[in-house]
Amino acid sequence: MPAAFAAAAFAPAPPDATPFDRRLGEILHAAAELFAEHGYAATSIRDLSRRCGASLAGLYHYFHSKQELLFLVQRHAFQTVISAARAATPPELPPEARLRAFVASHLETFLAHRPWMTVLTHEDEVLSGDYLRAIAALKHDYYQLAREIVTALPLPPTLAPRVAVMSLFGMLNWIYTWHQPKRDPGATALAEQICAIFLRGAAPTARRRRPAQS
Amino acid sequence: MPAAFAAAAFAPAPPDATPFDRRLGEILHAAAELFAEHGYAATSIRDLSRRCGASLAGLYHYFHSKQELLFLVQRHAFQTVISAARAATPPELPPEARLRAFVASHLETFLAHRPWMTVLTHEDEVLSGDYLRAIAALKHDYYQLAREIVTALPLPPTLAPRVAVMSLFGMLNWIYTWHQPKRDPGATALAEQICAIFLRGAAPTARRRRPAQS
DNA sequence: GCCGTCGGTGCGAACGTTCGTTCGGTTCGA
DNA sequence: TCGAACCGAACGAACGTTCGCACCGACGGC
Repeated sequence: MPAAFAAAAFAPAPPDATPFDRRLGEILHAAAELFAEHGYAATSIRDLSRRCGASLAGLYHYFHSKQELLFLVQRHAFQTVISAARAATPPELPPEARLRAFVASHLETFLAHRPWMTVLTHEDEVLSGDYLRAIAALKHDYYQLAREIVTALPLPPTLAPRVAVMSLFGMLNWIYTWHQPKRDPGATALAEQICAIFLRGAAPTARRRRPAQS
Repeated sequence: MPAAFAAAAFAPAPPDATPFDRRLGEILHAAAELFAEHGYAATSIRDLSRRCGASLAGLYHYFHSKQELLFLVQRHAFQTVISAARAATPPELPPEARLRAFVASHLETFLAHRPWMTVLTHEDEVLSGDYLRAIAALKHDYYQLAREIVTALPLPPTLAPRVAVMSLFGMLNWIYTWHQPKRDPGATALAEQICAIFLRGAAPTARRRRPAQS
């Protein structure tokens, strides 16, 4: 019976992985790349079999269906993001430092595992049933962490916390559509600039000008 | 020979439209809804024929191919966004007011024509060839307008203008993934909050603290 | 030490369905 | 009577998935 538990997938693969898990990791990696390039619906299992040098039927020893394949990719991606974020943002950090750590962690993960994170961001809500519920729960976890961090900041009373969190996620999750490694800043510099915008704004009130009547 | 020039599509349809253009508008409207709901690749022409009560073959009197259908939807959507933004942001406005007008225009258009704008945002880069080039040119126009407006602001020297513009677009373009009309603020209030974040930040330096030495 | 078989792995070929698109023809107002 | 609008039926291709079988290293009985 095929896998319900994915193990390795990123980079070098742990040495204690079984051959099955190692091969599954390769397949998920190729699937993440294809889904990121052409989208889930426009990628066929035949494309995947070509990309990983396996036969069509052979692939089905590693997953039950195309939907499960997407689920495994998204679950692994979410688990990576969430565990990195949790490790980077201990609750005892001061609010602003915690926000900066969260943003830095998010960006490092996203830029380091771009195809996976593109699938996570772009193929939202295409799963259904239990798969959808499981991914939605992970998404909720991540959102709750961000909300906890953002609401610890001294938000202006006119700013709805939900709008603040979603705007932050907007800046972060939009990056996969425009970031070019050779042209744009790396994760660290990008995190600083985005935190600067989110915390202080892109045009902080001018040095000594009057409050500029409204 | 079918249309290369779409005319009406939104709301009530201009009274001077030909029956052809009026019907094409209905079809594009239905297509925008379906593409927004299930994605371009997962929507079939048969779905569309069901939704607009036409036969499969009959639809092809209004477009040449599924790709052209997506192109017509995206072009119309982009033209709507761009012309609204241009009208709302005359160059003689002061920089901050111009930015506020741009954001307000963007949000009003996006929330008023949500399925169209979802297709614009989500189905990026799925076209190819001349269709892709034409849409990319419109996107470039819109980006240039935003960049012109943002760079007129007194940006901190450590903030790359490209990052600032893309972060603004991130906040704006992410909204289609989370905004619920019954729960979240409308276009005007949302525009104010997002401008507040983008201009002054979500945690502006406290009221009377010293300028916080650097 | 050898043999038999057994499960994990993999494949070629095919299943039935759905896809985008086209063909040939009908209807009908101008 | 002509052309725009429309449709039923079909085309070939591609889809996700399954069937039946081959290969092969592991392992227990003799």
